[in-house]
Amino acid sequence: MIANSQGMTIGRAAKAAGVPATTLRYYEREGLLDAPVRTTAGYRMYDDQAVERLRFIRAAQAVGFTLDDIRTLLQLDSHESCGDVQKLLERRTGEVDRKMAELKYVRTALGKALKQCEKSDRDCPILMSLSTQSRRGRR
Amino acid sequence: MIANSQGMTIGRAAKAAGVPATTLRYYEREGLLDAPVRTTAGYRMYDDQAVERLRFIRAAQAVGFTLDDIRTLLQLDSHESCGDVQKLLERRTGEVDRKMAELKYVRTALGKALKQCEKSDRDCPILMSLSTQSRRGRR
DNA sequence: CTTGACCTTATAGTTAACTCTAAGGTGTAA
DNA sequence: TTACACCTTAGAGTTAACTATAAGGTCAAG
Repeated sequence: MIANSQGMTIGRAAKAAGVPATTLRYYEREGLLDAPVRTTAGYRMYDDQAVERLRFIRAAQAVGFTLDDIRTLLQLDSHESCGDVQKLLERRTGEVDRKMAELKYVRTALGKALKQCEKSDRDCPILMSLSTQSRRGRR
Repeated sequence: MIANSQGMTIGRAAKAAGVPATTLRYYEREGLLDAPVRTTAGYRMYDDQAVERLRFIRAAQAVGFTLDDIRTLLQLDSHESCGDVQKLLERRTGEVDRKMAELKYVRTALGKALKQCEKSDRDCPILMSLSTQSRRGRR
């Protein structure tokens, strides 16, 4: 091999980012992760930057971005089409704000239900409070 | 028909909740929505409560609950297994809190990137700021 | 009394994001 | 030098949550 002065194998990188190794290969195929350097034996070797990117992908994903969105973001070149990036981000920022509101609502509903449940000790009111409260949101 | 003193057809209920009508049938099949009363012609007739429930399903879903989770919640009987409901909700509340933190992080990252982008006018720094920032979160 | 927008069913197809399988090569520790 | 945990590929399979298709019945308007 090339000596581990140049990064980690797929398994270690995967562990560092908290995802399965198979997902790294999948992301590479899908154009979300650059093809990394290889050892002479053909092993992929990742650096810390790749792990950062992986973490960003997962965070963005956890928040409702599709891999397709993320690919678009990451593929855009910095010095061209800044306007496109801006437009995408503006749209997405709005979505994130809406999602945040949803989240607050559900969080509150769950918290309330839980508190009532703790005192009542029987005749759990959770189902009732869940099916009674509503909202305007959608996706 | 039975006169609309007893609710709305699937199309109206769907519009009221902001989902396709096909989704109501799907949710019924999947046990998320009770089978509604039918007109003599066989049309499903929904009341406001059904629309409320639909909205709750969508809000919960937008926030990361699977239909399977939601079904479990909604199927549990109020006066039995309050403990089970509590456990599920406690787990989920934790998840919602974590998700909220992710959301704040991504929101901030996007907001910052956007602001820089607005002033710089060329050499858009969004890609850089996105791929540089990282976090501990996962799902 | 027909048009057109609704409703019904059963069943098949789609999409995103993995996840697994088979068949094999690599590297290090005992 | 032989286990054993790792790595490789191509390609097939899975899961959730819809979404579409076909073939037909219903109802208010004109």
